[in-house]
Parts: sequence; structure tokens; C-alpha cells
Amino acid sequence: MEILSILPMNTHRGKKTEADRPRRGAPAQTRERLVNAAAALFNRVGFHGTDSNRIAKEAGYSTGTFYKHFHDKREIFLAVYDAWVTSEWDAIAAELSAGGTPREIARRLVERSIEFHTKWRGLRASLMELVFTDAEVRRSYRKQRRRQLDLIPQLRQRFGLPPGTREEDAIHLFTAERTYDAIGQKELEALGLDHHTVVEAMVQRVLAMIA
Amino acid sequence: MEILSILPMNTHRGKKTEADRPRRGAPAQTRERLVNAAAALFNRVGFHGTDSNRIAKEAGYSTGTFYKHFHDKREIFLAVYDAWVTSEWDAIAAELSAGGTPREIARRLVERSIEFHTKWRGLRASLMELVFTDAEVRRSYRKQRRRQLDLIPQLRQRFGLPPGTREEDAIHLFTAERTYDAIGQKELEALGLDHHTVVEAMVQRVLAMIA
Amino acid sequence: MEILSILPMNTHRGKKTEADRPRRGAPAQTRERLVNAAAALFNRVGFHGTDSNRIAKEAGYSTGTFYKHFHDKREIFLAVYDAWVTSEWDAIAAELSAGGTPREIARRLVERSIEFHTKWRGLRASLMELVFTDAEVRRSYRKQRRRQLDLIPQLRQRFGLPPGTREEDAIHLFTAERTYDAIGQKELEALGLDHHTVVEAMVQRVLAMIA
Amino acid sequence: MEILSILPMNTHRGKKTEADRPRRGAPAQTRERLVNAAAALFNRVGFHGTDSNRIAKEAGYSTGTFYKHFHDKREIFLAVYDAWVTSEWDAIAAELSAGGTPREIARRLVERSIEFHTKWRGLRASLMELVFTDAEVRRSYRKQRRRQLDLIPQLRQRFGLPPGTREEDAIHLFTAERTYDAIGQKELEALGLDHHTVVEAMVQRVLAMIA
DNA sequence: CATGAATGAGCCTTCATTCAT
DNA sequence: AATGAATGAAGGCTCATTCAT
Repeated sequence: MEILSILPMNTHRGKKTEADRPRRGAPAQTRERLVNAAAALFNRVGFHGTDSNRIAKEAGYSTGTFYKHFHDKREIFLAVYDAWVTSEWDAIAAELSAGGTPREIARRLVERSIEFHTKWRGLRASLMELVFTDAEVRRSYRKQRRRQLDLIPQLRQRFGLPPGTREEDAIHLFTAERTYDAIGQKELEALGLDHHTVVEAMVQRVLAMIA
Repeated sequence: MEILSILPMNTHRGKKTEADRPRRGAPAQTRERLVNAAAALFNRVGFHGTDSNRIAKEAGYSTGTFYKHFHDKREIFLAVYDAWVTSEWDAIAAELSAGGTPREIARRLVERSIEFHTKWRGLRASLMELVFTDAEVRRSYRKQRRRQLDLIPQLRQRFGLPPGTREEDAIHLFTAERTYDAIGQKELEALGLDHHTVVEAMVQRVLAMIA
Repeated sequence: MEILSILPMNTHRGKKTEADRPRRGAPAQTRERLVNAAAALFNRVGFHGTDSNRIAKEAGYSTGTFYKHFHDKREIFLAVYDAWVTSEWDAIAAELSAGGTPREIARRLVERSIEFHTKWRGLRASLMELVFTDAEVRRSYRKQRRRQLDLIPQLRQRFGLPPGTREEDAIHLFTAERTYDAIGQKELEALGLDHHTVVEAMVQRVLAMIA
Repeated sequence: MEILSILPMNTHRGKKTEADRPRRGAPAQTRERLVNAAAALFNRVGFHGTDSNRIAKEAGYSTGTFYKHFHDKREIFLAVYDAWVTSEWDAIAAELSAGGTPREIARRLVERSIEFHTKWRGLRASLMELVFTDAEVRRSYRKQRRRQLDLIPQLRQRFGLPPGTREEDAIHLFTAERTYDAIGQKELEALGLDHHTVVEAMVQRVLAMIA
């Protein structure tokens, strides 16, 4: 039920049991498996490095099944993006409602984001390229970004803070996105930066939005 | 002589004169033309959307010539990246030495960066993906990032400012890079943000590093 | 009951009522619906352009049902061909027994034939190719041609005419078939020919067989 | 040099000599070989039965070469059709200028046509289907038919005959085309018809146009 | 009898790269 | 140094057919 909640990392050569792969199952389940397999592949080898036949095979299906569920590779990428955004969104919502001091919340939000960007760093890399290349992906990406941007004022209100400018919020999101990507891609080490210091700086920035 | 200084926009249908395409020219000139053509193509249709035969043709050479000068497509991408980084670097250096108040300098630095990110937004999109996909590109990118990071303390020193932390500098670079990309990709409009406000915010951030 | 008597033109987007699609109907009815749907599709997009799954869907059934009634796509093509030949044959017989002067009869025979070749021009185009490609189709086609050829002497006898040669009769059939196809495919216009003149010429030829 | 003059029937598994297959030859020669191979394949297994990779292989080239010379399979079919029409046209012209009594000329014209329709019966079968399916093929086919139709009055003039109607000429062409196809496809035997009688009947019809 | 998810061989096409000239 | 014809692996996608339910 929880798409993307578990990375299908166990798909390699593992003999599938009947429970794992009921050939004639509900379409929704098949679709979900395909999305999971695609997510793993896109994330590992990128959109262009992923062979659509391979997606089906990794999901435990044959070539044709893929095209019964998705019109083309782009379409499943969008589905993957959607699932991923939803799961990140859920995680953020969970952290926000989990309570604690603003500092604790901020720290957990940062940690969660870093986790996501780390886990899905390959997917993100492909995403950024497709945002340029593919109009449909661009649309999805921007829609999502708008949603994020609209959330921030709500957060401020909820935490009883005075409103800020949408422009500063956007810059914050840009900063966060790029920084988390850098962390996920192990860029900090390559640049000789201290992980904790960077994380702490991000926590401060998030804290500024909620306290 | 100035690689990338002029976008090869005149490659469409334009009958090439002998002056344009000396069949047996200096290798360096051939190389430069290939790099220019590649830059334009990568920037327009992305790395994966660029056909290596097309690069040669757009440059006014034949398929084989391309492979005489570059081992593979990746190599010319690196050459393009290099040329581009150099030209950006030169532009930054020029602005820094052009004088004026810190505010003026900051403003010009931001403007120049936005210009670059706008002009080369497609190239940047491909770059970000290749940084993930290709170890060699990653190496180049990180080397460049290190150089940028090393420059900031020098700037502070030059402007007589107290040192800052490398981590905060890195975050500034992440912010700038991502924000300029957003501007270059017309993301601001899509998000309902005011261009001037965002630019001004960036100017302030740059100003903070030099005054 | 009358297969092919009505073109399944109402299959587009039309919500099927229970009467239209009884899930567990008489096999003969199911078969007939499939044949009708197949006829329309073959005629519209040709044999190779027709997706066997689509046939079932257009008929209001599912993929599997198709293969319960027909061994393969070729088999349903033969069934379609059969139904079509039968209906043409019936039409011819009807005209022959409808009475009138020989000229009137001849004219109606020509008109009826043109109608058939026009309505089923796509089917005929596929047929001619399959006659070459597929031995079974060839068999059917030739059997049918033999029947036609055998009919002509009977016609002559009935109209009290002296016998002609089978070879000349065959050439007449070839002429008629190809000419009606040309008319059905709007070739006359393309060639700058007068429709009425051509039709009249064919009427004369038919007349020569019965008067 | 003579395209289609010799059927490439010797392409099966025959070790190619250097003379047969100079890998880096003139494009025109490569193109010709591809057209010849395609003609043979289309003729043997039909347009839909022909795999584009196979065409290249049979011509002695690799997959990609095919697409350097033809945009797609349809395009090479048109090229084949063109070559074939040209060669038939040449043969007809040769017979017309070879001299002899009208009867001798007529006989040779019929024989030559039958040869063509026999040799290329498979190609013709595909052609007739594509004429329905594919607008471009239809255009070519009709253009060719118009040319034929325009030739007949010229023939009459040359042989000093009074003009006939374009409509009757068209019907003659339809008759001839279909009858020769029938002969080429061995339909006469299947219908119990005497070959000579049919041929003689056709000779008479041709004779009527030139004497 | 009917369903429709699943299969998988196979086709068309692209494109990075090689190599004879 | 330059040419450009040729290569061929690989990938996206289709569709006739099967089979578990």
C-alpha cells in the first residue's frame, strides 16, 4: 500500500515467492510494483540509463506488461516522481505533527529531508535534467514547488509568526534543496566541509521559519 | 579566440564561406569550433539529446573529425564545461576589478551570474545530471566548486573583512547557484515571484560577503 | 441475423446497453458481433492495421473471448470474407430475380457491385494482399472466384444465350473486379475520368453476358 | 547499373566476394543494393513480412546503413516501386521500338507485361494494399497510372489510329493489370483456364489499341 | 462462456563510434 | 588533418496470443 516506503533493493536475483509475485493480480498492485522498480532503477542509473524492458523485469513482469500500465517511460517517471513527492510530503507532515520544541521539529525536518535527498539522489539528478528537457516533467515539478511555497505561510501562521515574503521563502527552498542535494551526493566531504556544521546551519534556517 | 564568447547562433542554413570553414585549419581552431557547436547543442537539447555526428556537422566538419579531436562525447562535454567555467570566471574577475562601490560590485556580480545561468541553462541542466551519472564530470564539477569556495576568503581579505566559515560560504554558493538556475529557467514567473525582489535579495547576500 | 448487413458504425463511444452486449449470449451471436467488428476494422485500417484485442473490445467483449471463438486473426478474416461474399452473392441473386429488362438488370448489377466494392474497399485491399501472403486466404478466394465463373454459363442459359468461353468470362470478371475497385477507391476522379461513362461501359459489358 | 534487372536471388548465404561488396563504396551503389535487396524481400514475403534490418543484411550491410539511405521502410518501398515502374516502362518502350507487325508488337507487349507481373507478383500484392493504406504510396501509384493512360493516345497516333475514349483506355488498363496479376499468381490453373487462350485474348485487346 | 492481466518474440529505429579512403 | 560511409549494440514499443480466475 505504501508506495516507495520500502526501496525494492531486494530485487536482485532473489527468487520470487508466490506471495511476492502473483502474476494475475490487481492492476493497482502491478502498477505499484512497476513504479517501485522504476524508482529504484531511475535512482540507480538515471532516466536515460534505465531500459524500459528492465523495469518490467525487475518488477517481476514481462516487457508488455509495462506498456499496459504506462504509455511510455516518461509517464512512469512522472508516476515515480509523484509517489516520491507524496511520500516526502507525508514525512514532512508527520514530523510537523509529531510535536516537540521548534528546534526539535526543525532538526527533524532537516534530517528527514536529508534522508530523502540521500536516498533519492539519483532520481533527483534525473529530475533536474528532465525539468529542462521535458515540458510535462517541468509542469509537475513546478506544481510541486508551488505547493511547497504555499505551505510556508501556513507554517508561520501555525507557529504564530509574522508573515515573510514569498521571495525569501523561495530562496530558502532553493537553498535547502541544493544543500540537501549536495549532502546526499557526498559533496560536503569532497569540499572539505563539516557535515554537522552544515546541518546545523540548515536547522537554523528552518527554525527561522517556524520560530 | 574567445571560446563561448559568441553563441554559434549563425549555424542555421548559413552557407559557409571558405573563411568560415578552412578544411585544413589549425587543430586548435577546429577544436574550438567543435566546442562551440557542442556547447550550443548541449545547451539547446541537452547532453542526451545531442547527436555526436550533429556536433561535427554544425561545426562545419565531418563525423570523423570530431573523433579525431575528442575521444568521446563525454570528453567534449568536459571541454565545453571547462570553456564555460573559464568564461564565467573571467567575467567574475572582470567585474571584481572593474571597481565601484561594494554594492555596485555585488549588483554586477549577480547580474553577470544570472546572465550566465540564463544563457547556459540547458548546459547546466545536463551538467547536474552528469555530475551524478559520470564520475569524470563529477570530478570536474567538484574541482570547480572547490576553486569557488577557495576564492571567497580571498575576497573577504581583499575587501578587508573578517573571515567567515567555509560551511556558510558553501551554503551561499548553493543558494546562489540554485537561485540563478531558477531565474535562468524562468521559474520565478511560474511561481509568482517578483524578479527584482529576488535579485535584490541575492545582491544583499553577495554584499554580505564583500562588505 | 444478417451478418454484415449493417456496418458497426455505432461502436464509437456509444454506451452499450444490456441488449447490446449480453455477457453470456448465444455463441452464434457473439461470433457474429465479433465478425462485424472485425469487418469494420479490417475495412477501415486493413488487416495489418487491426489489433486483435481491439476487435474484441469494439464488439463489446474481452480479449480472451475473441480467442475462444477464433483460432487466430487469420481465421476471423476468413469469416469476414465469407460473410461478405455471401452478402454480395445474395445481393446479386436478388437483383437477378427482381426482374426488369436485361438492361435494367445489368445496370442494377453494376450498381450493386460498385456499392459493395465501395463499402468494402479496405477489406478488399487487405484481401488482395493476403491472397498472396496466406495460402488459406488464397484457397478461399479462388474457391469464390470459381463459383462466380461457374455462374456465368448458368446466366447465359437462363437468358437464352449461346455459351461463351470460360476464358472470356474470367477476363470479364477480372475487368469488373478491378474497375469496381478503382471506382470504390475514388481512382476515377484521380485519373480525370467520367464516372458515368465508365459505369455505362461496365453496364454494356454485363449486358453482353445476359443479352 | 541496371536496377532490378537481375533479381538478387543469389543472396542466400552466399559468401560475398570483395567485388560484390565494397564496404566503403559510392552511396549510389549502396542505395542500389539496398533497393535490390528490398525488392527481393518485399516480393518474397510482402511489405509487412519484411524486416528492415533484414534488408540491410541481405544487401550486405549492417542495420544502420539502411537508415542512412532511407528514412523508413515506406520510403524504400517507394524507391523499389519507382525502380520497378521504370524498368517496366523501359521494357515496354523497347518492345514498341523493336519493330515488327502490330500483332508481333502486341504479342511481345503482353508477354513482357506477364513476365513483369509474374516476377514481381509479391511486390504488386503489397503495392495494392499500400495503395489503400498509405497516402504516399497511393500518390505514386496514381501518378504512374496517369502516365500510362496518357501514353495510349500517343500510341494510337503513332500507329495512325483514330482516337478512343480515356474511359475505355482506363478500363483496358484495369483489365490488363488484373489479368496479368492473375496469370502471375497462377490463378488461371486454379480456375481451370487455358493459358494460351487468355494470353491470346489479351493480345487481341492490345492489338485493338494499336491497329 | 467470459474476463483481462500477462506474455515475449520481434520489429523499427537511433546513435556513439570506427575505419578505409 | 579531414572525410563520410559503415557499423551494430541497444532500446523503445507493439501486438498476437495464452491462461489463471
